[in-house]
Amino acid sequence: MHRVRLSVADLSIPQISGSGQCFRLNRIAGDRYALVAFGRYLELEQHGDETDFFCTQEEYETVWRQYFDLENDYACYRSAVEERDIYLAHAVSFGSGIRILRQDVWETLISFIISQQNNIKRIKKCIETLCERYGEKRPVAADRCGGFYYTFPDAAALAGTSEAELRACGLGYRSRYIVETAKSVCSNKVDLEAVKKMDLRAAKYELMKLCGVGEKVADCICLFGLHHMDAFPVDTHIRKVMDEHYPAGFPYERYSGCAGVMQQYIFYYDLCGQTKM
DNA sequence: GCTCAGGTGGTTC
DNA sequence: GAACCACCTGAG
Repeated sequence: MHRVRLSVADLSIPQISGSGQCFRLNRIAGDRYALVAFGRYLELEQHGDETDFFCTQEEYETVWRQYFDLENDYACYRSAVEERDIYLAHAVSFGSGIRILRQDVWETLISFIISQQNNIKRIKKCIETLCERYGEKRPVAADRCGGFYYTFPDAAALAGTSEAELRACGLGYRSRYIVETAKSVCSNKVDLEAVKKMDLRAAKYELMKLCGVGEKVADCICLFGLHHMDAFPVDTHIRKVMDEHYPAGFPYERYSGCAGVMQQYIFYYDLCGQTKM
């Protein structure tokens, strides 16, 4: 079995998995994780600072290196943290293996519509069901564990469903948002290829034309699907931290170019860090 | 039973 | 504009 072994201190699959930016990266056993992205299936293992990618060198270089944003130097982002900001320093130290994934825009869009008023466990289950029913079934290479995986359904597949069908997937009131959004994307009423070329402000405004996409979801799509590193999604966790630790406002200007990375460190720390300050 | 989970859309003033 | 409130669903 092909394997690419990396020794990168600031890459941690468990942390990325726990940071909730990707709902299709899951622990399958012990240190072993499985991911489905861009129609491909990948298994990974984390042992301390070492990460094993179970794929060929070529696949790693053409697909996964970009996906995990390994060309970017995150130590640089972390060193930008102001020393006196004890809370952020702790958050960054706690989640130092987090990276902002370069995910597919369409998948990010639907995933974060589903995420509203929802918990991570159920979000994952909803997406899994959606993929099983409307995605494409593909075999996992025989030299790995075998079995099957499902790709994320494209816009046409979801535009062809109905609100009732999606409700049967357990999506609740979000079903209408998804059908309407799929139709808007399918008909190019909102052109995702064009959105990819826009700057943060324009992309966010364009995405908010879609049904079920408000400011928070639009920011998530900009950060996780368009890699606009200044996007700063404010949800209930971040709102709480802002009130507690940044009553005078978060210093966005200081973190220009990486505010979104700081958001992820804070989010993960608030969600998974034991020592709440 | 009730609240909560990574909000948004619609109505009302 | 800001302040409500309804909205699916399953876990604790």
